[in-house]
Amino acid sequence: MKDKEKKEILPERLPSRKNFIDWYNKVIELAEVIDRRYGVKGTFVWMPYGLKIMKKLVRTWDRLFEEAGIEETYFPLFVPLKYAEQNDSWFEGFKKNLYAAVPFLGDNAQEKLIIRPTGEPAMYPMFKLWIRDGKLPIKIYETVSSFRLEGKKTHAMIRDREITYWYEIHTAHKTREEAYEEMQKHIKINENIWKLLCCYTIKIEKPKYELFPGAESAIEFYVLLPDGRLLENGSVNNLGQAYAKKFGLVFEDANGKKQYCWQICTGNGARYLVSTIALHGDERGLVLPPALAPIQVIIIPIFKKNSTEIEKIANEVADELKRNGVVANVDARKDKSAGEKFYVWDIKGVPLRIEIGEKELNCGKFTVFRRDTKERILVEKAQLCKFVKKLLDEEIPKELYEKTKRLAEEKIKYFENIVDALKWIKKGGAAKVPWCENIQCYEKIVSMDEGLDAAGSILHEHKNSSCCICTKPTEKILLVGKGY
RNA sequence: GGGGCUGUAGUGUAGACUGGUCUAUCACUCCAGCUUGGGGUGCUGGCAACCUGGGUUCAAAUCCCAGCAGCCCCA
Repeated sequence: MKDKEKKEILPERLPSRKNFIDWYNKVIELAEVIDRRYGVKGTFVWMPYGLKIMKKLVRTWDRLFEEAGIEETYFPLFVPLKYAEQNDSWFEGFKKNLYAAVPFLGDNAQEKLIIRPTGEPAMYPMFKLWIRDGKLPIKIYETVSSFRLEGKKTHAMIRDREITYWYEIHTAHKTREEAYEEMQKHIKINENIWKLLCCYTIKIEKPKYELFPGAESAIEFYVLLPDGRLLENGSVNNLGQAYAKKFGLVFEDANGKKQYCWQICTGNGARYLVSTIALHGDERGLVLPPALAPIQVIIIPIFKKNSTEIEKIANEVADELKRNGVVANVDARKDKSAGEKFYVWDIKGVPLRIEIGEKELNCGKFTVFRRDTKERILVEKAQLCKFVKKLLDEEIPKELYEKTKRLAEEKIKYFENIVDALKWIKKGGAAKVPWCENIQCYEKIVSMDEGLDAAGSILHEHKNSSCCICTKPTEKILLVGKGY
C-alpha cells in the first residue's frame, strides 16, 4: 500500500465542513439520503438508502415504545377545523401556519378541514371518547407527516413544511404523579435513542413562561452542530391539565367526582438523523453509527486474475458475519474499480470495510478499514468475526460518542459575563451563563443579539454564582447560542 | 416578517450588460463499446438544457411584469 504517496481523493463536490449548511445539503444528496430537487418548498424525496437509515431509526423507537407500553396508532391527516378550534389559545397562535384541505373542484359546503399540523387536535377529541370508554391511562403514539406553513428559511429535515417521520407520544393519566413518572420514562427512552446514535446531547429545562399556558414543565434535548449552532432535538412535555381543560378530558374519580386528566407528550423525528449526520460526518461524507447503518460491513473483493476465488472467499466472509448478526454486503461489481467502491461507500458512511485481494490471500489476513478513524488494520482470518463485532458494538460507538462530546466541550464555554458569552457566540460557539431564571432577565438576554436562542436551564448542572443580568445569587446555568 | 441576488442538460457552468451566426459553450455525470481494477482507469462514440405564464419586438436564453423555486443579508 502506497498510501503516503497518494493524495487523499475527496468527494469533489462536497464543500468543506466549515461551511456546515453547504456541506450538509450536499452530503445528504451525494450519499443518496434524500433528493432535495422536488419542486415544492419545504419538502424533499427520501431516497432508498436514506429511507433505509430512517426506517431503521423508526423501528428502533417502535421497539422502545412497545417495551414501555406505549402503543402505535394512526390518526387521519384531515382534521376538522372545529377540533382545532377547541384549543383557542393554541389555534390563534398556530393558524398562520395551517394548511386547509379543500376539495379540488370547490367547496361543497362540507365541514372545514385542516391538514394535520400536529397530533393534538386530532387525538384529544378521541381521547375524550376513550376516557369515557374507561381506557385510562392512555399511552399511544403515531409516526406520521405533519404539515406546517413555515417561512422562508426551510432546511431539509431541519425545518420542513412536510415534517416526515415525526413521532408523537401522547398520554393521559388520572394523577399528576403518574404523569410525572411517565415523563421520566420518556426522557429515558430519548436518552436510549441518543445512545444508539452515539451523540452527546444537553438536556434543558424550558423556562415556565415559555410553556403552553397551564403546562407544568418541559425537557428539551439540544445538540450542538459543528457550526456552533444549537439544534433543538426532541422535547418531553408535562402538559399538566392544560390541554385536558381545553378538550374536556374528564374522568370520574372513586368518589364520583369529575376530574381533569394529566398529560404528557413527546415528539421528535428526522432531526435525530440531522444530528447524527452533522456530528459524525467528515470531509469524505457520512459516518453512520453501526446501529443506524443499513450496511454495517461492506466487503470489497479486489480482482486480478483469480477473481472467482476471491469472490468466493468474500461471500464466505459475508455469510459468516451474517450468521453472527452483522449486516454485511459484498460489492462484487466487475465494472467498478476498487477505488471507486471505496469512494462511494465512504460517502455513504458504512462503518467498516473489508478488503480482500491477492495481498490478503498471500498473508492469510484481511484488511479492515474503519470509517470513523480511517485506520486500516490487518486481522487474522480466524479473529475477523470477533474483531468486527467488537468494533461495531463497542469501539466505534464509543469513539463516535467521545468525539461529539469533545466537540461540545470545545464549543460550549462557560462565562460569568454575558458580554463575553455573546462575543464567543459571535465567533461560532455556544455559551453557558449563570442566570436567575427570571423572565425579565430571559427577555433581556434574548434581545441582546438577533437570532439568539436562550434554551433554558441545563438539567443536573449547577454552579454557585450570580445572574449575569441582575446579579442575584443563583446556581442555575442557561444554555444560549444561535439556533436553526 | 422586510430587502437583495439568482434560475441554461442529472450537476457545475459560458452566453445576458449591448436582442439577430445560439442550429447554445465547456467539464463532470449518465448510456454503448473496448480497456482497466489496492483510493473516482483510460480511450472512442452517444443521450441530454434556456423554470412557468404573460408582455415588448420583424426577432427574446438575453429586455419588462407576475408566479414558482433557490441562495444571501437584515429584523
